[in-house]
Amino acid sequence: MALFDASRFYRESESAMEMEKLVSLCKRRGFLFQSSEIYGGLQGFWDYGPLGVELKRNVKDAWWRDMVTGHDDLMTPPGAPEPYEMTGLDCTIIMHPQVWKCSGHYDLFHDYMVDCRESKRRYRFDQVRGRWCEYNGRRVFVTTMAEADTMEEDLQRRALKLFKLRGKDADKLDWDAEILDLPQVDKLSDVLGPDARETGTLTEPREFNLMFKTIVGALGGDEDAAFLRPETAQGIFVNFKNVVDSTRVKIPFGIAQVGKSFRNEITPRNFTFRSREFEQMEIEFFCHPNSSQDWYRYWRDRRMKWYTDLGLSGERLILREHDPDELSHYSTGTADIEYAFPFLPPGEFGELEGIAHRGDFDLRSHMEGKLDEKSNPLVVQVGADGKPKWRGSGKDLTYLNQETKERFTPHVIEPSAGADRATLAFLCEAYSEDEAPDDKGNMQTRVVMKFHPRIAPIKAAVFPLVKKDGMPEIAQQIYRDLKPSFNVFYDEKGAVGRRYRRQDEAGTPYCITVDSETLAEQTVTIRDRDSLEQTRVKVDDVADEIRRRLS
RNA sequence: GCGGGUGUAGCUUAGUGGUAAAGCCCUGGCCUUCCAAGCCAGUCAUGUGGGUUCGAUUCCCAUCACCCGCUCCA
Repeated sequence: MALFDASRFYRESESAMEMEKLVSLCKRRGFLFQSSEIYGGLQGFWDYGPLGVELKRNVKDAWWRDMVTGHDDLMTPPGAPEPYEMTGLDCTIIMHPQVWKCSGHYDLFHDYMVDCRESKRRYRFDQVRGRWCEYNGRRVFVTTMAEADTMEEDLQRRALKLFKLRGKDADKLDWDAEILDLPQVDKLSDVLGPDARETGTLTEPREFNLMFKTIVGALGGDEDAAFLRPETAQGIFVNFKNVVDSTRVKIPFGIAQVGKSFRNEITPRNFTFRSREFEQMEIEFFCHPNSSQDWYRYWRDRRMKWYTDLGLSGERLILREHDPDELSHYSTGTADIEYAFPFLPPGEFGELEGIAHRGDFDLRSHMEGKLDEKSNPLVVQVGADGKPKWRGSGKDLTYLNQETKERFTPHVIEPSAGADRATLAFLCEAYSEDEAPDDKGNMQTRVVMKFHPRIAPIKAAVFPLVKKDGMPEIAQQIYRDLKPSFNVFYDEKGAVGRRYRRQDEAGTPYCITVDSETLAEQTVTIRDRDSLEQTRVKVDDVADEIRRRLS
């Protein structure tokens, strides 16, 4: 089954070809498979194969080690305002439904959509706005998706067209003053869709539930509905008090979590880039409001460096700071770390991680009730009855600085990374082809996955040059010596050149080969994946040498 | 969800209303002293479900998946 059939002009493009080859290699070598493939697959779900699981685990382990367990609580890292502590959590996928109401996901992820039968476009029900317009006894609700500054112009133009009038007849149109949202209109048959030429082309609004819904309890009905988490972050916010009370951490500190999240994406596409089940690596960093700007900048740069340190090139990786008008007003900064995936058109980038300054929005929402994102200063969002739309926990999630006796609601910096997206970026970055001579000296194309050694699924392969003269026995002993410390692989089948090539495709950085000199001098060769160079080291020093090169 | 395209072995491709072909890969063996060599043998496929037909991989319908363009993207 063709996993990636780049068609039309995209077939010409080098990057699409590269993507096609990468997808093929991922399946052939066992990095990634379609979920439930023998039943035809399931859209938006992917399985990691034997090599893929090692790769992804290495990515997650590197993140956890670099952000949490390896973090030095006592020092001030470069760029940081002061020392800080890091700790971790592992929360459940299913949480109290109120969590998602206060986080805003419930409202945001329960979109009602209308389709236009004529233009085949789809709109969010609550985002379509317009005005009633009357001409010649006919009353029509004209809608537009245009921005506020061009809205009037667009409405008038489209109304004139509908009524077959010229521009000079504009004053014959009788407009209602009020701008209404589509949900405020009773009859959709009177509505002129934003891209339609006739009225009545919009379908009734249909619910699109972007959170996976499930039932808690065997006999559960709708009142027992629960949701699979669409992000891991909320588990951290609702455990903020638990962590503070149980660990003696002091602000500033961060809580990290790695885990699965689920979003019922309308259009999963681009290999694993947009999956319905995916894994996140998130940090919620809690700090004093006064220093939050400095911490935001620190985390933005720190996270960018993490990717480059693991081998993503500066050319394909960008840090994109959001424009002020893209931000919620309570956020004083958001940056995306983006990668130029080969499946994207030239010049476009896909998000690997977002670093957001979230202010006190999340903690306050879980205390007081869901805040209104549009309010300034932030106030609890109220329903039609004047009561909070979604009640908060009522628990005190503020923080008391014991020394200064200052009590405040911490501000939050949120570096939120996609583990699958990072893994995919590392796969794309690693894929390369070069030329290497075969045993006859003819140049052959060599496919090699140039993973950073830290994330390479297999760290080293051990080969006897030939299957005789006691070489396999020596090689097996080296394999056994290394295996407790590293994921190493033993292979004695076929020509050694073929074994090297297989490891190149798996991205194994080093191959250790036992040859006749091993028998005489107790030395082996270590072959470098990228340079093809071989260096000779003593058998007893192999483990140290591999360890040195991997660190 | 809409429109278009594509589904034959792990991969790349043939082909047919009547036994589905090849190369590479893979597995085993022989041979091999450093980069996909050679020889022998072997495993493995018409996405799924219907319909038409004596017979469907081929024709028709539906469905699923992937790709492209819309749409969506907290």
